[in-house]
Amino acid sequence: MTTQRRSRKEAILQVATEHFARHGFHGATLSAIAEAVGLTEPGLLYYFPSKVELLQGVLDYRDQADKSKYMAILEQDKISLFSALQDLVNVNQERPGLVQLFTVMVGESINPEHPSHDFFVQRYRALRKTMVDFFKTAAVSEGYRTDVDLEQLVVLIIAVLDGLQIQWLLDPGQVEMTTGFALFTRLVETYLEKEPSD
Amino acid sequence: MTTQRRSRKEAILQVATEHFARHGFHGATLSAIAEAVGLTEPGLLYYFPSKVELLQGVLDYRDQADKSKYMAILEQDKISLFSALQDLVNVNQERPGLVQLFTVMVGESINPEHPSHDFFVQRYRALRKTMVDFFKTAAVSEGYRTDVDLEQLVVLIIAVLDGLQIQWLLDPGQVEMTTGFALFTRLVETYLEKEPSD
DNA sequence: GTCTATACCCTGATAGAC
DNA sequence: GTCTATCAGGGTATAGAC
Repeated sequence: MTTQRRSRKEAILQVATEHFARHGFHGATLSAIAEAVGLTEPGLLYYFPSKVELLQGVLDYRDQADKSKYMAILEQDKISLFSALQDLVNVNQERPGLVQLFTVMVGESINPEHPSHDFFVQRYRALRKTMVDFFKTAAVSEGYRTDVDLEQLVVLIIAVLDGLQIQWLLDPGQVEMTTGFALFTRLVETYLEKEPSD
Repeated sequence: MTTQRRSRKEAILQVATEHFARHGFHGATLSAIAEAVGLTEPGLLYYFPSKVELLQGVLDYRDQADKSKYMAILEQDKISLFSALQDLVNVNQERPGLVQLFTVMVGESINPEHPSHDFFVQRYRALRKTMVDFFKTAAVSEGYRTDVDLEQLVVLIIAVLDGLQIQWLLDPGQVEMTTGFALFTRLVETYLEKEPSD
């Protein structure tokens, strides 16, 4: 029964991920999630005592998967700065559900009173810090120009990832993430290879 | 009374803009909007017969303001490609309410069943087309390299704008839009000035 | 663990008086 | 034009049986 309980909770998290990704927090309903997982609503609330705690469960659960993927990329020893960037997009393209969860939820979360507002503020701060640290060492070891504001560059990279995801999710037939990001990578590369002039 | 009716409708649209921008479509409520505008809920529904039609009213109303701003920038005769880009951000920074409305709503609208899904799909398609046309002439007249996929460049520019808005709205104390976009502008400029080599 | 039953509130929307 | 009254429905959450 103990092993059963764990898989039940994970099944709930998986289904809830899809529902929050499609409808956002306010649009999703506990009854629909419960039904999709083969439970009644009070049955669902046995595992997560409230809707907010279910959302937090989903976010934490998915954040783990996301983080470990990012870390795996950034922590490779001999990876170049630009293959790391490209890997980032490839990873995202593999997991459209996860990407959509975060893209949909972050919009709603701009409201400071939203239950996941703080989660996303912290998430972005941590992500920027991780990436700045990575680029700091990579840029030096690869001999790029050193007069670049890495903090701004990282903000920009994340912006490109998020922005491409929006257009791609909204209109998958018209927008492709990898191509757009490849162009961006080239822009960055060209710029970083230039000698610090002015 | 006819003049009164028009200002009433505009007052409703203004208040509704704020509420949809803060809470999204599902999070906002008609009663809260009605109260904020000094009306009861049925009073509000006299002007907009349903919540969906109110949202469409808000979106159309705000889209006008937005479009005319963009057009004013793109249609200046002698403007350079890069001052046009920078103007885009400056305009956005002036109207945080409008920016937040579209940023919050586009997240929710990724769901194809969302009442404003089609609106945003069309909006982005039209925006990309407008910008591609603009860049086509500007790039030639300014003598930049011609081997660039303008469609991809435009996707990228919009992505940067959207992505910067997310980080800025989420954490205004930590992220500044203009600085990040200035860096992006430099990246693009450096790239476009390079001779078509490979 | 999972259910039935239910409380309770809030939602969008309509009917009809004024 | 704007209101009161009201409806049907759905939302989260709890109590308590099994």
